[in-house]
Amino acid sequence: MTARNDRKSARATADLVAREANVSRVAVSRAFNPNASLKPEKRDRILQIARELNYTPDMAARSLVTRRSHLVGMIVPDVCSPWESQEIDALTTALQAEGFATLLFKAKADFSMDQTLLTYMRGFNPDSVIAFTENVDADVLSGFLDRAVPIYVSYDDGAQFAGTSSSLYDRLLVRQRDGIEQAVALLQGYGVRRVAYLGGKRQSLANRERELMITKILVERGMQPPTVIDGDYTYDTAYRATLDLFRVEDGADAIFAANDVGAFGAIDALRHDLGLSVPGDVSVIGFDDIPQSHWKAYNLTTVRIDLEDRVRALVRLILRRLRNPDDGPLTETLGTRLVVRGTVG
Amino acid sequence: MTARNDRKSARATADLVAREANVSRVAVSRAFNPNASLKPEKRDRILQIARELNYTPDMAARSLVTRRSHLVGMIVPDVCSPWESQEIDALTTALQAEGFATLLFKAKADFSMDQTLLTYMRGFNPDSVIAFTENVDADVLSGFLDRAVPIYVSYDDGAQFAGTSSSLYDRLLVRQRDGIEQAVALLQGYGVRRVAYLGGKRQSLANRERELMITKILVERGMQPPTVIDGDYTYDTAYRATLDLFRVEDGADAIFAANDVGAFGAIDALRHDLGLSVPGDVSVIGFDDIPQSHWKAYNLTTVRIDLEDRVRALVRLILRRLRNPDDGPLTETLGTRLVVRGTVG
DNA sequence: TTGTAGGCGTTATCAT
DNA sequence: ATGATAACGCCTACAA
Repeated sequence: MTARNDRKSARATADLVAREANVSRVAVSRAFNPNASLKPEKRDRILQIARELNYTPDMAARSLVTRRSHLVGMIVPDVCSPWESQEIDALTTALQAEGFATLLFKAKADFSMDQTLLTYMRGFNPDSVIAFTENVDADVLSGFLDRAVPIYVSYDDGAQFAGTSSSLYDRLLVRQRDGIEQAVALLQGYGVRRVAYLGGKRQSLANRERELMITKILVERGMQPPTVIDGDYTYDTAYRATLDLFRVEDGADAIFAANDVGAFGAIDALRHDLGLSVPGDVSVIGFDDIPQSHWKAYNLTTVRIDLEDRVRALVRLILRRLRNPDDGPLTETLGTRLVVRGTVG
Repeated sequence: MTARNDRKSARATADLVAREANVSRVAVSRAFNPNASLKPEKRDRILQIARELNYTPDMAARSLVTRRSHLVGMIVPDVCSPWESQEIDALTTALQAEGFATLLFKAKADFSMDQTLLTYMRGFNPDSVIAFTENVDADVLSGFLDRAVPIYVSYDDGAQFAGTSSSLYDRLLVRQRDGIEQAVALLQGYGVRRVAYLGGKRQSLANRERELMITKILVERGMQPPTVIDGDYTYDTAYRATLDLFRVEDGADAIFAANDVGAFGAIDALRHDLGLSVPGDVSVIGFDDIPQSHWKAYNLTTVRIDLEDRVRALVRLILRRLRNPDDGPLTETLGTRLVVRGTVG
C-alpha cells in the first residue's frame, strides 16, 4: 500500500520520507540537521519514519552542496608497521566520534608521493589530509587539495619549511629533545662510551632529526658523536646492520635505534647471533613505545611519544582548521619522555 | 585573462575546462571516461587543459548519477593487531589499483556492531563492505546497505549461515583443516600427549572453528581432546592464561594458540616466568604467520594463511559482485599450511 | 516554523 | 562523434 510496504526499496530518499510524513522535502532535511529550526514533535515524527524506511541522508549529495565531504584522507606508506597502525586506529576512532570517516590511501614504500595518487585522492574531496609520508612539498600538496590544508609533523628546532614555502600548512611539533636527553643521561650514568645510532629510512625527516638531536646531545655532554649505521625502520635490516656493526666494525656499548622495531632486530642479533647479553654487554634504546615494547622477550627501554596526546593534537588541528578555514598557520606541540625498562644497565 | 591565469581557482569544474577547450561539458566528461567515444586528439587536448587547470572529476557528483561511489567500507574492531593491519594494507593497495578507495570504520572491540555505525556508514554509500567483525547478522547488514552485498568469512564445513538467513551474501571459505592437520601430525610425531588450545575471543567465529577442528583432528588421531583455555587474541591475556595453566592447572606438552600474538604471550610466559624451555619442555604452535613470527626471539612454528591469496580472493569477490550485482551467492576458497620453525621439538 | 525555487558537478539519454 | 537536456539527492536562500 504505502511506500513502507515496498518489497525492497532500492534506497529511501528524502522525498519518500517527506511524502510518508506529509511534510515537505526540506522538513526532512531539517530534521537531520540539529541546528535547523523545526517543531520538535515534527522532527521526532520524521526521524521515526525515516528509521522505518531505513533512510539515511546521502553524504555525496550533501557534500555537493555543503562543500564538506566529512572525509579525512590518510596517506600511509605502510599500514602494517606497528606505530602507523596504532595511529591510524586512534585517529579513525577520534575522527569517527566527530563525524568524519577515514579515507585510506597507500603511498609507495619509498616515501615518494606520486601525483597520480594525489590526483586520485583529490577526486574524493577530503576535508583534511594527514600525510604520514614526509617528503611531500607543501606547495605540491596544497596545490592539489583546494579545500584541505595539509598538516606536517616537524621536530624541535625544525625550521625546515620556513621560507621554503609560501603555502599554508599546519604543524605538529614534536619535541624530541626531552626524551632523548633522558636517554643519553641514563646511558652516561651507566658508563656507556661508544653509542651507535641505528637509523631509519634515510629520506625520513623523523630519522634525520633524531640523528641530529642525539649527536647534538652527546656532544653537549662531552661524549663522542654516535657511529651512524643505516637502517630503514624494519626488523630484518636492523638485524643485519647490527651483525655488521659487531662483525665488520668495532661494535658499540649501546645502540640507539630510530624506532622500536629496529631495536628488536638489534636485540635479537645481539642475543641470538652474536652471543652478547642485553643489557649486560650492550644497552639498547628504542623510539616510539609501541605495545610490543613491554613484551617480555624484549622489555625495551624506549623514548615514548604519547599516542593519545598525539592523536588529540592532530584532531584539534583538523577541527580548528575546518571551523576557521582562513586562519593563519596552526601549531600543536607534543613532548617525549623516556620509559625505562630492562635493556639498559 | 583566461581562466588559466586565475589567482587561485577555488576548484576547476568540467564547465571551466570545456570553455577553455571550446568543447561541451559532455566532451570533458567523456575525455575522462575511457569507454566513451571521443576523437583521440580531442581527448588529448582536453586532458592536457584539464591538467593545466588542475581539474579532477568530482567523485561525489559522479557517484550521485552513476550510483557507484568507488568506496569500499572496512569495519574493523582493532586496526593495530598485526594480522588485521596487514590485511588492511594489502586490501587497500589492491583496491587502489582497481580504482577504489578504502573507507575505514572502527567497530567496538567487543565485536558488537551497533546500528549507529552502520547507519553512519550507509550515508557514504560504499560499493562494497568488508566486515572483520564476524557476528553481524547477514540480514542486518544487507538490510542496511542497499547497493552493497556483504562478504563473510567462513570455515571448513562452516554451514553456520545456511538456512539462518535469506539475505544474499558472498563468502570466503577458509579451509583450516590442512594446516591444523599438519600441525597435529607434527606434534604427534614428537610424542606430544597433552595439548592445550589457547583460544581467541570467544565470540569470534574463527576461534570457535579452530577449536572445533583441532579437537576433531586430535580425536580422529586417537589423542585426547585439548584442554581449552580462554584468551582474547592479545599477548597479555595469553601470558596470564599460560601462567594459570601451569601454576593452577596441570600444564601441557604443547600449546596451540588461536593466533600468533597469543603464541608469543605463551612463549614468553613459559620462558621468562615459568623457567621452561620452548620447545624443550613445551611446544608452541601459532596461527596466521604474521611477519613477527620469524623474529629470532620467537621463531614460531605456525599455521599460515597466505595473505596475498586471501586478499586476491577478497578483491575478486568484490569485483565480480560489482560487475554482476544480480548474481547468486559467490564463494572463494583459501587453503592453510603449516610453516615449521623452531617452537616444536 | 514552514514551503518554494534553484543549484551543487557530474553522467545518461536522446538527439543530430 | 558530438551536443542539449534532464536527472541524481540534497541544502541554502528567500518568501510566506
